[in-house]
Amino acid sequence: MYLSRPAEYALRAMTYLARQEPDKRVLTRDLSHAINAPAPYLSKIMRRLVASGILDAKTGHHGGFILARAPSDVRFIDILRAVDFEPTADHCLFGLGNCDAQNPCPLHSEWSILKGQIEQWARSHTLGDSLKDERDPK
Amino acid sequence: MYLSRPAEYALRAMTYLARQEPDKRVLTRDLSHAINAPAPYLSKIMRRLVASGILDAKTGHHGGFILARAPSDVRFIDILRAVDFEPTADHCLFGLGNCDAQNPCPLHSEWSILKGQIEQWARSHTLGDSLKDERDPK
DNA sequence: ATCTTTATAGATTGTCAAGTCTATAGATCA
DNA sequence: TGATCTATAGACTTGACAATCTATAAAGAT
Repeated sequence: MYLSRPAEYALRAMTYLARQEPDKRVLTRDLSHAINAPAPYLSKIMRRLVASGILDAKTGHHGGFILARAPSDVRFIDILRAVDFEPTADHCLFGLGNCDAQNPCPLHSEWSILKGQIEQWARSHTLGDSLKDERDPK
Repeated sequence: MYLSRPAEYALRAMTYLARQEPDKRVLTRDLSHAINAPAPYLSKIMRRLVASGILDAKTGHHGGFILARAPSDVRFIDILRAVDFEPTADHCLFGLGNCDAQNPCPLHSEWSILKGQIEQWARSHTLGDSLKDERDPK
């Protein structure tokens, strides 16, 4: 049970950006060092965040990345969805194609309980919440 | 956010075994068909479940696998731990080696909330609960 | 005893996500 | 306008994990 690499890097990057001074843009290179992720790979992930509208990118001098919205307005689920993870997707734990509430597999209801909790967590927490943890990542 | 293949196959296999008649042993071959997992690979996963004590294996004629305990006495966490997943492990989402409650990374407290919920789910649900979902997997 | 059945063991191969590389486009500065 | 800086795009490579293969060991059946 874990996050994919892209999901993890995306959460780290966005959290780091949330802690910058207002209007401060951050370069891929610096982000890469700060959150310990390979720069070219991170760059691909950043593109997806930009495409989803929660991140703003600018090329050229004084370019870089900056959050497109206030931290308290960026939910974790927005970040996860921008990458690859869809908590609402109903992947059947039993590997059945046609597993749903009407036609549940033997693990359906137990798994749904957990999925619901995960989704609720991702919906109700924002980057703003992460500002409370004081440590400065280096 | 997902389970590893071994974890998923282990949950499926154990759930399937929980639905058998008492004293009925199931062969790797049959299990493999029933839960849609490649037999030789599944076999390796079964070994780990046997090693952890929640599953019993017998070779030779009328051999096969059977649960070592009553379904209601096998928690999901027992299955997940037997394979590879340790919900209590404190993997830092920020990739910091020394991240803990005393020295939290910027995602520490948010992530801890979710991890706690996942662990609680895995501790409080058993194979017995899965018997309530009626569908017979085939 | 020997044969058949079945799990165990671990070396080998395949596959896909993770990570790298090369080129292009956009923006600012001088 | 040209030079430089920085993101974008996507082809290519790598490595870890998933899956297979080739034995061996254990247990019951005849």
